[in-house]
Amino acid sequence: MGRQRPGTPTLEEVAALAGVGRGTVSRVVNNAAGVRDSTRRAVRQAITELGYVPNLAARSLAGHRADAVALVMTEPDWRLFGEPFFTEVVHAVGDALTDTPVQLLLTLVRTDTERQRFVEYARGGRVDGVLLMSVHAEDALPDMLAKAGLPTVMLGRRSGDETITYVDADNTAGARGAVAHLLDTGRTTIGAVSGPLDMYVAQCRLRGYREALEGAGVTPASSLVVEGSDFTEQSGRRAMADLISRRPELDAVFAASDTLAAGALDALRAAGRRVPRDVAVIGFDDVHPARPTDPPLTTVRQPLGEIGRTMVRLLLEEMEDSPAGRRSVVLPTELVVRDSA
Amino acid sequence: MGRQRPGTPTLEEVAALAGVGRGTVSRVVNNAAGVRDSTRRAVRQAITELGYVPNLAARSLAGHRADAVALVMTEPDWRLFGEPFFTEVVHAVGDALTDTPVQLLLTLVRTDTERQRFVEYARGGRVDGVLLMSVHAEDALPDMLAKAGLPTVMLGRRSGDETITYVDADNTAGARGAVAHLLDTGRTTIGAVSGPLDMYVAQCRLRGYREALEGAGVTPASSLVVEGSDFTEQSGRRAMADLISRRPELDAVFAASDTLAAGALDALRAAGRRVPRDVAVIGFDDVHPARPTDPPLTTVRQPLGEIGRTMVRLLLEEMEDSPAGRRSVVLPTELVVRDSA
DNA sequence: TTGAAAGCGCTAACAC
DNA sequence: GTGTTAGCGCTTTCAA
Repeated sequence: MGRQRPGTPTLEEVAALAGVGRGTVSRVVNNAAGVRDSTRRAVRQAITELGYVPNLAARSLAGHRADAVALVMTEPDWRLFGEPFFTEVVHAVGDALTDTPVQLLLTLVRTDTERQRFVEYARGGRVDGVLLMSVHAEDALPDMLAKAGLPTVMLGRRSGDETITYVDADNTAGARGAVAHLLDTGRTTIGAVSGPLDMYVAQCRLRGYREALEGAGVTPASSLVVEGSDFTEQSGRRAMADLISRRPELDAVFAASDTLAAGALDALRAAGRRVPRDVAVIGFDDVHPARPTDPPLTTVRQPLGEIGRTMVRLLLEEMEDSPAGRRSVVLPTELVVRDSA
Repeated sequence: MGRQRPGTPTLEEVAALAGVGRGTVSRVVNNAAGVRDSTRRAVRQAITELGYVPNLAARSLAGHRADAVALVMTEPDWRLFGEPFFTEVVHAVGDALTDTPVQLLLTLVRTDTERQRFVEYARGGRVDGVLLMSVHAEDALPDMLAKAGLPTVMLGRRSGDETITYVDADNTAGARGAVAHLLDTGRTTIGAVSGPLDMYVAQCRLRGYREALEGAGVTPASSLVVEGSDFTEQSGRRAMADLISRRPELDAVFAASDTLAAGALDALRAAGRRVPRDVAVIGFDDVHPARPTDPPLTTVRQPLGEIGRTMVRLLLEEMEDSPAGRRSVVLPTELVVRDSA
């Protein structure tokens, strides 16, 4: 068992050495106002002399806060942990917390054992709030935390009527803009490689595709839409192969993720199509910065940095406020034109 | 501020409901022996009924331990955080901790502010021990932790007489084996693309190179060794270009990292050499699984999983034991032959 | 086997 | 301004 070495100086000892009361030392340590400057100096001196460091367990117990928040990655496939998507968010969250006294704790939750342990950790008061990344629709963790009354902010939504505070990209508008761009550049027969429609993000992106077509007076043909079974490149290849055989005349494709787009690209080439000349491809840029593709694709980019910062802002608000109304945020995406599609 | 919602049940309330004393509830919660089965059941019942979760701050304060360890990434270049090298270690550490009641906390330390905050967090008793990844020689963190008496285990060494417990790969032997392999396969003029020699890992790898040559009765020529200014591909390209111009007759190269090897490969090709036919290349496999190179290179692989598990073992030992003698570990590497070099 | 009680080191409310 | 004091909720003797 580790913990503070025995012999670690306490507030009391500092007070004794400085010749003041414990309350005063506490005020100095916490930079509270109402302490004479000379006293403050004397206390600081004693602190330095003794090498005093506050016992955080005692502080938590008495102060009812942990000064820490957890950023949880609930991902059975831990390899995704290394994706630029997540590192970018982690970075932004770290930055947003840098000027606060709040310690950021990253946590991996892969199994039910780990889920249980983390919930006890959080409910036990070791963190004041929780940020959730990569939440799957069927994950029990978000509701466990909500039920425990812990301030929680999610990256993305699980459904249209998400009950937990979230920060999401405007997937619908992003997809709509992408398809509108394709229409603007003269493409007429635009296919869609959708993600699995049991995921809300896939629903939104497909909706955006449809809305853009309808906005242009085109009725979206179901023969132009293929649903991938997941977001992998392989799904993209299969879906695209399917799409070409069904509608060989298509001249553009909207893919619901960068991985699906990469797969679609493979399939198009295998079918002898040139991209973007014969067929233009636009995909979402989920793991910004995007994996290099050749040719570079026009993408819909999520503002990951801002997403991370916003998550922190909402979390801090929830931590301070009384249970005010949830105010989730949906951030705009950006169309990054990289080809002459 | 968050923390346990007001109204969270306490040990005392559980005791009252179960009609027992607080001590008994504590014993049940901690699975301590010496409680009659019927009592235990009654207490469990009350715990469930109330939804009781122990307050971890109180437990820490009274029990002098946190039941948590930190895995710290001290890396100003946070992008490295996503490298397979680190995700592999994180994964192994997580696995090794899964059967313990210890919560793993990943922490990013990028700036001095964050360094200070983390030290206060750790010294404040929020973790029982610390695992350090990616330590730079001049980083103050390891010594700060050691001075505070916190059980600490490092991945790698900062120098030959490392004072902190560490787990390292046997870089010298790995390099020696790699070069011996080149000699065995008939190569005679073997160059070395070294890493920056102010880093201990680079020293070890170069020493292994020299030892292998000496073992074969060859005196290592200094004209065959080039020191990269860092471990980047660009350094590899420069160093290799230098090497070719100096010793155009070389037929093999030992690179001190996979990135240097990738750069060396570029330079060799640029010079019109075929790899591995004209020139065989062996590099260390630092970011296993290695980035795909074409052609696949023979590499020296570090046992990252075992490194992570060993770090946890040593840390748990240091946490339990009295300050017994440090017993660091150096693990063997594996030569992975992928070409016919 | 179990209950009672003494802290763990701090914050915050209240006196002076 | 500053000292004093009452807990925060738990673990851990020590008796019973």
